[in-house]
Amino acid sequence: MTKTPPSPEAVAAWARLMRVSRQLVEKTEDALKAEGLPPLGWYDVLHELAESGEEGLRPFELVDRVLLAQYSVSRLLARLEADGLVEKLPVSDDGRGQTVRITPSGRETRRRLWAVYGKAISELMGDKLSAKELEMLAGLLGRLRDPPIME
Amino acid sequence: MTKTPPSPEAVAAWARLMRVSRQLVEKTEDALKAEGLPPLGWYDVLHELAESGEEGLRPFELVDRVLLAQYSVSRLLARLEADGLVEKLPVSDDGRGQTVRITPSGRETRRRLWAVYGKAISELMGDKLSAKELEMLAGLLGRLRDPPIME
DNA sequence: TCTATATAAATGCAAATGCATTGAATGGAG
DNA sequence: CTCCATTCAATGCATTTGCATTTATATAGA
Repeated sequence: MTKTPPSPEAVAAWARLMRVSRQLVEKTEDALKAEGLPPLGWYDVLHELAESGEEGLRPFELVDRVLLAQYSVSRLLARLEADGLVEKLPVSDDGRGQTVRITPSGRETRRRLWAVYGKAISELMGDKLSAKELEMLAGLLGRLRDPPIME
Repeated sequence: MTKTPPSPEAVAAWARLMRVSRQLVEKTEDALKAEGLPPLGWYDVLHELAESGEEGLRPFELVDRVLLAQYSVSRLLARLEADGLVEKLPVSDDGRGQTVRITPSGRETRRRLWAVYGKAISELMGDKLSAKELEMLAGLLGRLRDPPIME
């Protein structure tokens, strides 16, 4: 248990991290909205589902991957389903569960989201730092992760 | 206008940044909740008001500083006022505006928030990286800021 | 001065979120 | 087999957010 107050360096890095991450998200969301596209959260889910292929994923697997609360995923999937971007299939060996699979329309939406999202990443990160610096940044952030990544 | 897709390094750094920043916020919010304290956003506002001293700040000045929407600040201030943590004073030379000042109770709440918040920063940032690394992290993040900081 | 435009702050309404709980099904202990 | 604790997913309700608009005042222009 840490008793001493945080070092000035820690506070400065924290403040930067908080401010920058919010700025980046906000700008990206703005870019998506400007194109009439759904929010960032939709991309994450569609991405995971696209990666998982035809088998799809169980909602609880999605919860682990996208770092959202169970009820958030439940409702997000309901919206995605209402929009025809995913479909829910009963799963044979577990009557409680379902498998969620991305639809062709979902893949198309993901593609369009990526066109904007990827561009935002290029402009907001890729263009600002060199490859070496980006790796260094990722490395430092990895050490803050839970669990930490020691490269 | 960037046409090419983002580099793998940029995507990796972006993903880390998004994930880590959300984890850190979530853990900090959890710690505050566990102590029965209000959310992080309250700290930011109370902090700015504490810094501004007895003169207080106009709501629109707060909007610039805390990176929130105008209506968010308006409502947050209403809650802070309802809790007696700030007070709103009419401002003589502009009938539209008001000046918001932190109350003694607000200073006390800020202090209690900081006890938990500062501890979180120590544990989640300060303890994970050296001072040199923290400075490097802040430096890299500064280049992503808008406007960028070139140290 | 009178009018138009701009700025400060609040608010109505719809949508999203957080929290706790529920319904449904499973799996293990006895 | 029966019962109970556990897991998967959805939902009711209160709070918060986002968006657009409103109210009120201030400032600039004709």
